[in-house]
This record gives sequence, C-alpha cells and structure tokens, in this order.
Amino acid sequence: MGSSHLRHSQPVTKYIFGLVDCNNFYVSCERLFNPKLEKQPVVVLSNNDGCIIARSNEAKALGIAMGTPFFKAAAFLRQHGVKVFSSNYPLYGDMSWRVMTTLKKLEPEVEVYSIDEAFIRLPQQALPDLEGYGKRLRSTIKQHTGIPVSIGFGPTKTLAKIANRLAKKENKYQGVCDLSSVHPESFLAGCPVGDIWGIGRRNSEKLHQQGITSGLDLIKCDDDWIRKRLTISGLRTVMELRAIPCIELEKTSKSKSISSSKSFGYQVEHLSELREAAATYVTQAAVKLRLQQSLAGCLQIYVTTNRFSKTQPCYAAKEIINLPEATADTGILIKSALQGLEKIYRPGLRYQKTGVVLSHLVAASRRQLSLFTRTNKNRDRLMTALDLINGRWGRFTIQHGAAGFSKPWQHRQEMKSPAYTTRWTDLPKVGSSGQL
DNA sequence: TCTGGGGTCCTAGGACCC
DNA sequence: TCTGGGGTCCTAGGACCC
Repeated sequence: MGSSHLRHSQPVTKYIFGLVDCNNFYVSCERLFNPKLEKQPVVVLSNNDGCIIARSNEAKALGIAMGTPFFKAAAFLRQHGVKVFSSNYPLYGDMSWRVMTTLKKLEPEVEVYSIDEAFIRLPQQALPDLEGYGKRLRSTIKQHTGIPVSIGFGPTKTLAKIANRLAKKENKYQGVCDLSSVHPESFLAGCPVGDIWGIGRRNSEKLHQQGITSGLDLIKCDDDWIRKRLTISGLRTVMELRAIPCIELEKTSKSKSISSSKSFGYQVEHLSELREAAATYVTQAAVKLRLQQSLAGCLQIYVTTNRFSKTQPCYAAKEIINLPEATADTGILIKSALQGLEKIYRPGLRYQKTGVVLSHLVAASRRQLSLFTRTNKNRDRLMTALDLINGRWGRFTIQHGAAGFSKPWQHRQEMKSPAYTTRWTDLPKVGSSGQL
C-alpha cells in the first residue's frame, strides 16, 4: 500500500514528445512539382474523386470544409478558381517516405504515425533550446524534401498534438511550438474539447451536454466519471492532458489487418464484375501482406449497396473465411474470396462497393504447416517473381486472370497529376521552353 | 449521375462451462 | 410456488484516428 502511494508522487515526466506534421501534405506534394500552385487555392480529392480531403490554406480561407462531397462543391470551386486534383498516392507515399527517412536520420526515436505525421521522443534534459532545435529540424526537412512541416513539443503525445496545432494556427510560433515546460492549465482553456486528439464528434457532443467545452473543463472532471462515460481510452486522454504520459512511442508497427476496397465507378449488378473487383482487391492486399512479410490466417469479403440511396434497397453482407493454413499466396486467397462472394451475392441488387480484409496475421518466418500439406517452394518463388516484376513495371503487369483486364467497374480519376517521383515516364522535364 | 479508404481499440452481451 | 454464480471466450458494434 505504502509503496504504491510513493510511486504516485514520484516525478513522472522523463521524456518530451514531439509531433512532426506535414503542412497540408497532399497539397504540398502537388505544389512541389507545379510551383504555379503556390499561393493559390488548391484541394485534393479522395480516392474516387468523392470528397475533399486536403486543402491549401487559401482553400480553407474560402470556407471549404474537410470531407465535403466534390459534387456538392464543384460549382463553388470553379467559381473561385480553386485548382482540383485527384489523389495521387504513389506520389504522396514516396514523398512521405522521403520525409520520414530524413527525420529518422536526425532523430533516433521516431514513430511514423500516418502518411504525414511522426512522433519523436527526446530525453527531457537533452536540449536547453527546444524551440531552436525544432526550427533546425524543420528547415532541414524542408531543404531535403521540399515539404513544409510544423512541430509541436509537449510532455505527452496528446499535448504535443495540441502544441502542433498551435504551431500551425498561430503565426507567432513560426511552425514550432514548445509546450513541454508550460503548465497545461495555462493553454487548455483555449482548447475546444472537440479539437483534442482522442475526443471525436460523438464524445464531444456528449461532453458539451454536460457543459464541458474546453480542455481545462475536461481535466477538472472526476476520473470515475470520465472512465464511465468515455471508457478507459477517454481516461487515458485526460491523464495525458494532465501531463501524465499514458500513450507510449511505438517504433515498430506491423499492422494486424490489411484491407483493400474501393467504390465502383458505376453501380455494379453482375457477379462477374464483382468477382473481378474482389480478385483485384485481394491481389492488392496480398502484395501488402508479402511486403510486411506476413501470412494471413483469415480472409473477410464484403459487399455493400449505396448507403445514401433513397430509392434502392440497402444491403450489406460479409463472409469470413478461416483459411486452413496461413498464407500469402494470391491464388489461394482469391479462390477463398470468390467462394465467400458467391455466398453473399444477391442478384438484382446494385452494388456500390466490395472489399477484402486479411487478418490473423503471422510472421512468414513462423509459418505453421498443417499435418497434411507439403510446402510448395515453387509457389513462394512465383509470388516473389510476381512482386519483383510488378514492382518494376507497374502493379498489374502480371496478374491473375480472375482480376479482369479492362476493369470497366473502376472509378476514373480525371484530375490526377503524374507519378513524378515513381515512374520514369512521368519524371518532370527541365527545358528551355519554360515549361515544367 | 456523383458522399474515401485504411486502420486501431474498447465494451456489452451472448454462449458456454463448471 | 423454487430456477446459482462466476469465469472465459467470442463477436458485433461503436468510437476514434489519419
């Protein structure tokens, strides 16, 4: 009893967390190879040109909200001369890799948190001038990759997130905000509860109903009350706001599931088209699976009709297939997926989307064989060859016939920029004509 | 006509067992 | 007339993140 009491009163902060976040990342990537976009309102659309998922500061200033359906905003965008791009993931993925690689060269403890964000962790006493250090980090990343970033420092990840938001929002910080030695109460009053990392729309509404609107209100709440209403995750967030670290830096991350799905370009009715799409997504998921050197023990396939439709019947179904043994073999996975698809397919419906999820992942090196199967080295070598060829010449250079060839059900992306950094034929050209 | 895609974690409640 | 209680495991659904 006594010792646990003592443990609570010991100083807990040993580290400082930093959050390095690329500014308007997708827009910044587009601007890199198209400098005319500088100072212009620019937006980038989601996968099927469905929603707006990235906006330049100029576009934000026009009042364009995150997640707006493109078809609703199209006229407004045209009217204000906003430049619109389909998302170009090969480009963003490659630029992300460059930013993260640069950061890892400068910092030993890095957690790549998303395509455009990374946490870093520093020993508390290491740097007297954290702000100056942040500015150097920032300018090095900008110099090496061309991507502008903002950096926030705090005693916990959640507070580093808040610092990062301030660094972006308020000009006085010039991209770097250090809250590591500031008492949280001094800035949490100005922090709306819905802007806090871990408090989403639902919980924000719930808290507002109780009159809790700022971070300061939140840290004053009773722990049991929080625990009961926001679950243990909510309590962790509140502790973090009180500068007590509860969320660790995770340097290694292998995902626990891999999924691949996409909405169709038109409403699909025929099983044959669904089969092609399912096989295509299995193929893509299997590539990711092999890339992280894992095997899947379970495959899930699902289909849905358009959930927004007011005229069509709504249908969503899934089939889960436990594989007899974990595998990363595209052929085996396709076969299972198609069997599952047969079971959930209902004729006469207009489908909007299909997708697959691979789960129960295990490391390929620790493969469990069932009693009656023999290893087939040739299949493994086939997959390796497939990945090599497709990696070099494009991802559908060689594929299973089941995935289809013309893929008419695919969505077009009409405003996509070239793969400047990942495809030879799309390399930007420098010439005397003045054209980039 | 047109509303993304890819993840994680937590909990309640049912099924089952002794 | 009365109908245990406690543990574990699994899953669906909800909430969150970018």
